[in-house]
Amino acid sequence: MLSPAPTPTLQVVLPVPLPQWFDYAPPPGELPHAGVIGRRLRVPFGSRELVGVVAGIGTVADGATLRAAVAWLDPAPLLGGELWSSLQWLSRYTHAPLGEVVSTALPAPLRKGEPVPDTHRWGWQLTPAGQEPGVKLRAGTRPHRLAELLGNGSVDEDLLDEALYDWRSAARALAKRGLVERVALAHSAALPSLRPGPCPNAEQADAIAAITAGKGFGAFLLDGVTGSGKTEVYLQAIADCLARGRQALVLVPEIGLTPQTLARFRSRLGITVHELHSGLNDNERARVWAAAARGEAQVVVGTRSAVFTPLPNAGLIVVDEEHDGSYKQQDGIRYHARDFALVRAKALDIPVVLGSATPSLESLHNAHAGRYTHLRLKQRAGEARPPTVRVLDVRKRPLKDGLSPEVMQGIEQHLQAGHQVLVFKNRRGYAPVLLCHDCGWTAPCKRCDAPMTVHAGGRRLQCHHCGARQPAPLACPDCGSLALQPQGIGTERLEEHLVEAFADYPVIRIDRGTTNRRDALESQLASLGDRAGILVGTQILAKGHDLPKLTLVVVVGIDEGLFSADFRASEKLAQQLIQVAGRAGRATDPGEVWLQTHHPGHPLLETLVNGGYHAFADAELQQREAAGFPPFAHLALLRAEAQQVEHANAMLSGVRELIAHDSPVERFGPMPAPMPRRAGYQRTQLLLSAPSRRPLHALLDQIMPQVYALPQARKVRWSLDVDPMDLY
DNA sequence: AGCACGCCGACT
DNA sequence: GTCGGCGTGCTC
Repeated sequence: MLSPAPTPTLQVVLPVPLPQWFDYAPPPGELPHAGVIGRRLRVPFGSRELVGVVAGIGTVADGATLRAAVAWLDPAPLLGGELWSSLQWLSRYTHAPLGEVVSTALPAPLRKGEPVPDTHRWGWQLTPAGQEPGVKLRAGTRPHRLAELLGNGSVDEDLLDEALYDWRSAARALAKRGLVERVALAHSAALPSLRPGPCPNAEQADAIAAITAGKGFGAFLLDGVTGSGKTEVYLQAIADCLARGRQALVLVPEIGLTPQTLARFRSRLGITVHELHSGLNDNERARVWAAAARGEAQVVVGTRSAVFTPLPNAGLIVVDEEHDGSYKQQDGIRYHARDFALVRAKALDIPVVLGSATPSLESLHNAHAGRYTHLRLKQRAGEARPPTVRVLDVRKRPLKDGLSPEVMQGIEQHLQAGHQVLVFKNRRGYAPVLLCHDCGWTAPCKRCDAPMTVHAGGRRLQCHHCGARQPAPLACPDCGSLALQPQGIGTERLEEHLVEAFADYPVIRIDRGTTNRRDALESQLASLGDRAGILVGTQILAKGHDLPKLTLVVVVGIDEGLFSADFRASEKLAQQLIQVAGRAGRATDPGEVWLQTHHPGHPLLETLVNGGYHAFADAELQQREAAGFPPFAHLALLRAEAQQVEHANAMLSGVRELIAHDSPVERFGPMPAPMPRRAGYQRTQLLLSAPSRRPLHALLDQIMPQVYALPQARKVRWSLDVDPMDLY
């Protein structure tokens, strides 16, 4: 018998939560060859059509049953080289299907099958009519200045942004008169016109030398106190990278990408700095992606997802504020951008710099173990000196809306001296609970196991977990009493109190409630300017902007954070305290930090205040080791949620049964999540823990295919989180 | 994840 | 008599 000739097939990964590829016959009229790997194509999938990526070539004995791909979308591979292999690594590490990893890595238009966009830049130039000597524009007006700027030929829009405020309306007006026009500019490999920065101090110089001296891969933990000039180190390392003709990628936390920082990068590096952040629309993101893929974008600065930027000519990766929680994606593919940056740098054989004033315990541990080169910057650059810290014991002190008389006095003194004060409280809203003074009832969220937060001065209730809103009840639903009182302190309540107490000074509240739009923070801070005044807010205030007039930081009510069950709570609290303290006294005026607490003797506070962040970190690392928590253990958390708990538990029990009884991986659960009900869903979890990565991943490799196939999985929403940040 | 197929309640 | 509820099964 003749067996049928083997048919070549395309192994295609698709954006579906299935841990496999799908085999297709090539589109009509083409035979597959190795050059198709990484190309996108459109394929039939059930009754619909999807965009997939070829991950391999295979053969199948009987070609009759294969469906054929519809058409190629790329003439050449969209994904290849280091990015492609790193994405495959990420898929293996997170145990997420490659198709889903690819789809989170690609900008939306490319994911949907759009062609790779053009990346030429736009500029403006004078039309022949505009060059006529007779053209009269009133001197000093914006149109006149614009025409002047364009006098020597076309100018890039980015440069116009920097040179002339609101040039666009001027350009529109002139275009209407036929004097100027928009033109596509050819890409020129613009040589950076580096502008020299301040002379680095000895510590900075050593750090720069270490980063730029190395050949190939090297991981550097740039561990520098606030104001020690980490950015200057980044800039010089990037400048060195550009001088070698290579690309640099800079990752920043979600709220860390300030126009101030960007302007500093642009002016120092003298080239276009491409930014990637949540404020960009899909097409703009795709353009930056394409510009990087073509090697045109020389510096890309972006938040978490920028870690997927293709870098065909990479020279350096910087992860600023590497401890920041926003680098970990909390839904979908749960990747950690900092960790993935490390993997990419290794694969690209380039240096990676992790910078922070408060490094994560993981990174410190890696530095201690010699896996990272530890670069310390212990001195504040320039004239700035470290703030003095004072712990205020408020036990038995009369508090008014959470503020002690001493604090009020202190605020007044700093205001009278013409300075600014920051009041930090990590709780937005008016008060965290609404309490019935007669029977003890507290307003709960109907869909979550959490109290509702009081907002709008006590008139509204809001759930910070599911977003539910309702008017506050007038009487207690349980006992009918009218004695309902907001209990506890939030930023709104502090604001109200401070506005009343310091009526002559501006009080500006900044938290996620007031600062949703991009640049809102910017304009709010601008409205304060250099005037004496008060900023009230949550941790959104802890970083970014330089506030030279700020001399007093008051931290109110950190006590909740001292006793949290989450194993990372202490670390987060210590980082927050240090970060917010770093806001004080960045210029010549000395800064003060006051911590108002009912637990002045708490070991965390004592260690932090007396020994600083590193003393805290050493102590905390010892505790983590004793308790068997990361970085001394490696965790994976399976979460399941369903309308009925039984379904969630059945799923996780099913997973647990897949694990051999003598497995070296410890399992805890299924057990209820710390918040067992959220947005109407019952949530349970199964925690896996092992002293090293290898057995944990070996186990996951073995069970995950079966987990996907578990019949109980159908009734629940489930996810796997490798290296979870919180056990929530 | 979608989407179709498939068997049971209130409606033109 | 049908429109449509969402249970379960499948996608090369």
